[in-house]
Amino acid sequence: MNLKQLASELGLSPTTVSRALNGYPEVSEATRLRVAEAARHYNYRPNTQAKRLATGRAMAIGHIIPLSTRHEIVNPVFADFIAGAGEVYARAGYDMVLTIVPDSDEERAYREVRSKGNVDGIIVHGPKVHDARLPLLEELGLPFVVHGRSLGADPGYSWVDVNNTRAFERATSFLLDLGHRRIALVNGIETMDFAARRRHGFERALAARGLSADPALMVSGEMTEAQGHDAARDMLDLPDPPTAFLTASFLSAMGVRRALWERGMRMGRDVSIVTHDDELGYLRNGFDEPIFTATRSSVREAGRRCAAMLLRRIESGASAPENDLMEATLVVGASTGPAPRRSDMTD
Amino acid sequence: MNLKQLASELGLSPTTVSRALNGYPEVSEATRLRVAEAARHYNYRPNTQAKRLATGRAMAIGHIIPLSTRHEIVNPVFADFIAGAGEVYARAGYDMVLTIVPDSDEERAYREVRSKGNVDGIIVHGPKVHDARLPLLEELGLPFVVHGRSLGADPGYSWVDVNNTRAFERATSFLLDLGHRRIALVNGIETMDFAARRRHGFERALAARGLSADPALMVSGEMTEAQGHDAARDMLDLPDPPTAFLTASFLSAMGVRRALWERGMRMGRDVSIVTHDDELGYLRNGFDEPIFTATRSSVREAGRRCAAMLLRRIESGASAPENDLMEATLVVGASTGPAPRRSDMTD
DNA sequence: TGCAGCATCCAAAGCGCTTTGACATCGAGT
DNA sequence: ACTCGATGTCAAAGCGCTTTGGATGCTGCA
Repeated sequence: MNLKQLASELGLSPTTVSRALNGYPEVSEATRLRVAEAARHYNYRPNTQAKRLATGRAMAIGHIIPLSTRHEIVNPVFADFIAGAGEVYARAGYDMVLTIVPDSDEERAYREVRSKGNVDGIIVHGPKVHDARLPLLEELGLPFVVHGRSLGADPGYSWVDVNNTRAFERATSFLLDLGHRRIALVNGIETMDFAARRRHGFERALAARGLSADPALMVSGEMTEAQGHDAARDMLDLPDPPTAFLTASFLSAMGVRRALWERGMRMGRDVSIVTHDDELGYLRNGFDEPIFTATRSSVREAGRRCAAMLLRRIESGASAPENDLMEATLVVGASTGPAPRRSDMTD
Repeated sequence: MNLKQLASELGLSPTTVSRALNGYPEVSEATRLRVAEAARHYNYRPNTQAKRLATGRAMAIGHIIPLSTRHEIVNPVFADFIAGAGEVYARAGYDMVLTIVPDSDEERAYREVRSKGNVDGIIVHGPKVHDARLPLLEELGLPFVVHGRSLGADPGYSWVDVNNTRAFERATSFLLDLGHRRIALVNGIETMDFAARRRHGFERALAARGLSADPALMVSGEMTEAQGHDAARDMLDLPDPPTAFLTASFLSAMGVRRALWERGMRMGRDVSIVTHDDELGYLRNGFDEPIFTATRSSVREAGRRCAAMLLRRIESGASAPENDLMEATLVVGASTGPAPRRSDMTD
């Protein structure tokens, strides 16, 4: 059933039917109702392609997911982010089109998306420090919103981000307040903007107390359980081991916990852990009481906000950049406690 | 730059240019080269919407992701699956459009996708036992391939699935061979087809040795770390606790491991664990030696195969269903060992 | 009564592509 | 010399919608 058929069925012109369905004023309320009724009855749905061609609007948002050719890892936060964004698109009648792109030919992918014209805007995932995609997108003139930011990039773009610097600064201060002085940072890959900021926050909090970060207590890498485990295992073997760990993800924190167990140490007493928690559906940080003390920020909510911001910009034609800085909350769980005094260690 | 402009630039008709670019035979090799050259030079890219309208093909595949309203969990295997499918689509020039649908109005979503006509086919995710979507899709006449199967559904559909029954049957036999008799099953939600089959495999292996499953040793639920932990904690408190666990995911297995640690038991000696491993990028089961003995099957590969099968069917117009049953491999890691004899428990 | 003004509706022209059917041109076959 | 089949090209008709620019009939007011 297409528009022409529906129209002839109703004894009306396609023009009128189209207008009735799209809420234009130049159609009487009576016929509008009649049309709506018939549309429902015949289960009429305008053909998307035709609509798109006629209006010039794709009614779709692109998500370009970089797939690192070196790491061979799909970012696990991705699924939750998409779920959040998807909600918003569904309500607004937009489609979500995904493109998985090996980071080797990202530029080609963006240019192609642009010239094929099958999306009205895109969400940029996983921005790096000095990310080359931002100037490219600016040049292409396609509306976009970045999930995250890019240190060193011209700041004239729109983004939604967690205040990573502040989150890790607060987490570090929290540990310092508990008396910890040897604090390890198990970070994400520091070419990624979020990881770089977290490190800044960490170092800033230390500096504020006249301390400086010990390079032996900082690692940067893929945020997996194995990473957390291996890092903790090595660091705990140092002559002057850390009494606390700051990790970038729930999985890393679980890895650190395993390393503690392996040497019979108790989390929260012998060694403290604070992690960042993206509140992923399948990686809940406990229920009543959090397992880990954490800086918490919902990645799904970030997805919603990114999507909403992009749609707003597209529909209003806005050009002035918009920003949304989400503060993480610091929730205290069972993984932190006062730094053990030397004497505690031996009793 | 659109087709008409390009054509006039070349002094040719749109017809000829279109044919040249799409590899039709009725155009001389000379002009074909000339056109290709000009297209490259002007960076011409045919407008997707127009092409779609003209050809009646959307050049896009839909993925409808059910979002359980009760569990509020996005299936974590999803990201890897998508990455695999995305590879295939990219090579074939198809888009991937995602729709996240609360399971409350799935039917509406499928009908809408059908009548909007913005995809040429869809991939069905997370089939349940007696899944109502399959007859619906059959009725709608939209090509589809299921990732998984549906027990009790009319078998005339196409699917790609892991042999879950066989995998869990083998894993159970493996534990039985090691002398284990009290084996626990920490399963996924058993309304999901894959979980139902795994349970069948488990029970079948026991039955083959004249044993039967103890209901107290079987749980079914969301496959999270907490689930594994809580199940193991409770079961190990039973008067006749299990000596081995069979879990449905890497995360569940990690939870079981935590419960072991908490009571000072050693994995692989006091209690054995076998898990299913979907080979997710961010949940690697060790590197040189697997952490857990596991039935292993790549979900990303499944994504590739689903996508390839669907494209093949769409382009060939095939109607006879196609199936692909992937066998999981049983890899032995450090989490399994012979069942402790009673005396072992006390020395 | 005549006419401006409004409320409704419609015909037709796109949107940018593919594809059908026709039309030149030319060399080969008779 | 004439026909015929390739070969290469094009004009024009869609695909299913939106949107512009009228038409038509009716109301209200001078």
